This record gives sequence, C-alpha cells and structure tokens, in this order.
Amino acid sequence: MERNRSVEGARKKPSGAAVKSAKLTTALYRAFFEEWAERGFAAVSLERVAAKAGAGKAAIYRRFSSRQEFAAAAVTELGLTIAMPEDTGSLEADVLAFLIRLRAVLRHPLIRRILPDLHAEAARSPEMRILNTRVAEARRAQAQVILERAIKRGELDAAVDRDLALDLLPAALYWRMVVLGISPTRDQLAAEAAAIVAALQASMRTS
Amino acid sequence: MERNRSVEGARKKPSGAAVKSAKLTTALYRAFFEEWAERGFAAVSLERVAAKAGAGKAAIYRRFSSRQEFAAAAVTELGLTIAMPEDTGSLEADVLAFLIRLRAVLRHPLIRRILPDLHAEAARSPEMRILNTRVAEARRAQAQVILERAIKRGELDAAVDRDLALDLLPAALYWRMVVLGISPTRDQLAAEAAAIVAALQASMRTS
DNA sequence: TATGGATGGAACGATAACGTATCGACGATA
DNA sequence: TATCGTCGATACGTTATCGTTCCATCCATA
Repeated sequence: MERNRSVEGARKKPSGAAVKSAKLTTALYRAFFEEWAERGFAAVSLERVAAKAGAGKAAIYRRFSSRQEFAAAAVTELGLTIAMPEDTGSLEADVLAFLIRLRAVLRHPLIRRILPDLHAEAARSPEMRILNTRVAEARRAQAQVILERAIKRGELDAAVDRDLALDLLPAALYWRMVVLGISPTRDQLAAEAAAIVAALQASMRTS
Repeated sequence: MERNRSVEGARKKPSGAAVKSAKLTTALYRAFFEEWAERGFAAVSLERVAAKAGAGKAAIYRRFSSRQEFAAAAVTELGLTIAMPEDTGSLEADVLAFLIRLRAVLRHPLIRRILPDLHAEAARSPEMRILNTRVAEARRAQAQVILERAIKRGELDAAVDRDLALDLLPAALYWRMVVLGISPTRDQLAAEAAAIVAALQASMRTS
C-alpha cells in the first residue's frame, strides 16, 4: 500500500486521519517535469508547478522542505521506469534492440529536454550529480547484461574493455538525438549497431 | 534614429568620436559565460553579468536589443576558437589527436557546463537551435578532414557511411565527459581511438 | 582644446516568484 | 457522528530582475 509520504511520516496519528494523496504527489511530479522541460531546471517555478497540477502551493511545501528535495524525489521516481533487455540470440541483434529502446526513450520530448539539463546541473551541484549518477547506473546495468551475454556466447572476449564498451553502446545515439536533435531511422540504427559491434570486438585489453 | 548596434561599427562618425570599447564587449561575453556556467542559461541575470564585467546595464542594452541577441553574439564569438587538426600520417593517430583536443576543450569547466545547457535550450527555442547547429557544424568540419585524409590514404573505403562516422568520432568522449562527468586518461583515449577506427572501417555502406 | 558619444552608476515602476500563513471545505477514520 | 489533517485558494511582505531613463564623467578625435 501507499505509505504516508510525509516528510515527518513516522509520527503517530492520534485519530481521524487524512493522508496525503499519492495521486496528487505523482501529479506534482508530472507537472514538475513538464515545467522543467519547458523552461529549464533553473527557471522552474513552484507556483506554476502547483497550478499545472491543479494544486495549491501548500501541497508542495507540505511534502518537501526545499526545491532540491522536490527535484530529487521527482527524478528518483523517474529513474524507476527501466526494463531489462530481452535476449535476441546475437550480440548485434541485442545491440540493435538496445538502440531501438533507447531511441524510443530519447524521442520523448520531455526526456530529450530534461536529460541535457540534468547533465548541466550535475556539473553545478553535488545533489544533482548524485541523481545523474543514479540514472546513469540504471542505464549501465542494461548494457552490462548485453555484454555478459555476448561473452558467454563467445562473441566477445572476456578481456573486453568493459568501461569503454559500456560507453560505446549508448554514446553515438545519444549524440545524434540529444546533441544534434536528429532521430535516426531504423536502417541507420542497424548500421550503428554493426559499427558498435565492430568497435566492441576490437576493444580488447591489449596492454 | 538609426542606432549603431554593431560592435566594431566603423561607420562615419561626424566628429568627436567615442567608440564602443571592444574590450568591454569581450568582458561582457566572458561574464555572460561565467554566469551561464554558474547558474544555467535560464537563470542568467543581465544585472549580474554587467556587475561581473564591471559595467552598467546600459552598456549591454546599448549593444544588444535583447537577451537572445546577446546570447547569440556570445556563442558565435565562442565558436570561432576552433583549429584544424594536423595530419599525423595515420587514421588512428589522427583520431587520437582529435580526441585529445576534444578532451582539452571539454575539460574546461565553463564549456562542460554550458554545452549541455545549450543542447537543452536548442530543444526549446529555434534561435538556440540555430546556434547549436552552428557550433556542431564547426566540429563536424574537423572530423570531415580526418575522414577525407584517411580515404586518400586508403585506410577507409570511399563508401564509408559519413554521417555515422562523423558522429562516432566525438560521441563516446562526449558521453564520458559531459554525461558521466569523467575525464579519461590518455591510455583510455588511445583505446577509444582504436575502437573508433575499427567501427569506422566496419561502417561501409553495404546495402 | 572643444566636441560628442560611450561609460558606470543609480533610480524608476512593473512583474514574478519566493516561503509563510490562514481560511472553509472535504473526507477518512475512530 | 465527531474528529482532525489534507485540500484548493488566497493574501501577505520580501526579494530579484526586468527594460528604461537620466546624469556626470571620461576620452578619442577633429
């Protein structure tokens, strides 16, 4: 069940309860992301967030003690939406499936705007850096699964440079979509997958 | 009244001249970037920019008619600082040299904070998208030179997928430095260069 | 030396968002 | 049914920035 999300949630309620609505909390998160995408993190106005969620400002300040805490809670909530990739039987097909899923994520207009903002903020404040790291590690876990499967199949040497490999998988697509603002076709993704596989197979730890 | 908005503005001055100081203009640019890096684009205050440059707000509004125009001029000024890569004699060495130069750029604390902000803003406003495209094309021209040299040397087939290749060159390093906030060692750059070369050589248009 | 435009600085009224406080209404619990 | 915390809403004083205007000063030219 949904627990009391209150900041001071551990207190006992003498009687006659009125629990903070979880629906309202998620509505606040959603409104926060929309404001973020539209205006940029630094320009998020909590008044507009509340208005967009159809709520009063008090509903925000009852839940979070600061803007940072609000942002952290919202991003954490966002990071939970990650599914593990299915096994397609070959490294290149796995990579292509990964790219297709990543493209779907990066096509989302909110995400495409929020992600670079998150990275910029990560360079500014330690709190946002923690959030950014958390999101990055969730992504990284997916790539890790693909690598391990390929090693078990014998498509990759166990001595593959894992750090480099984990970065190679999403980098080119992120560059195209977020930096350049281009959404590749499926054929382009296939070519990208082939190139990535070649890079992975070449990146053994040789020294 | 026809106002001279240009920085250098070598117009006919009737007499007794007092030219807008180029020193002050560049000081305003510098202050703008520092504010941008520190607070984020959306939160740049022209009052703080002027104060940081040791100037009055009027000095800004005398030069630029709007915040957008100011930002555009500053970014354009920034984009001019790009040098063409020297010919090292081999593709892999060229790529490594390219990565080392890119690392030097992305190591700059201002640039590492401003770039993702610029990409986020590019998804929000057409004006910033134009600026972002301009910066991207300058970078792209460098990579193009490297590719053409490799083709002439015979290290790459002329049928190489140029779009993909141009994206592969900077993508992984950008991902590591801007998205993850990590600065790779020279050895890691060398491994990355080798992997990129393998990807390039595999990315022929085969269809 | 005289001229005239640029300069830093200050003030202006107008917005906008801040964080807090208070209100009656609502509804879940006891 | 009585209770009591959350709800939307509104108002408050404060702070920050906006874009504009004015002014005394500076300084490169003519």
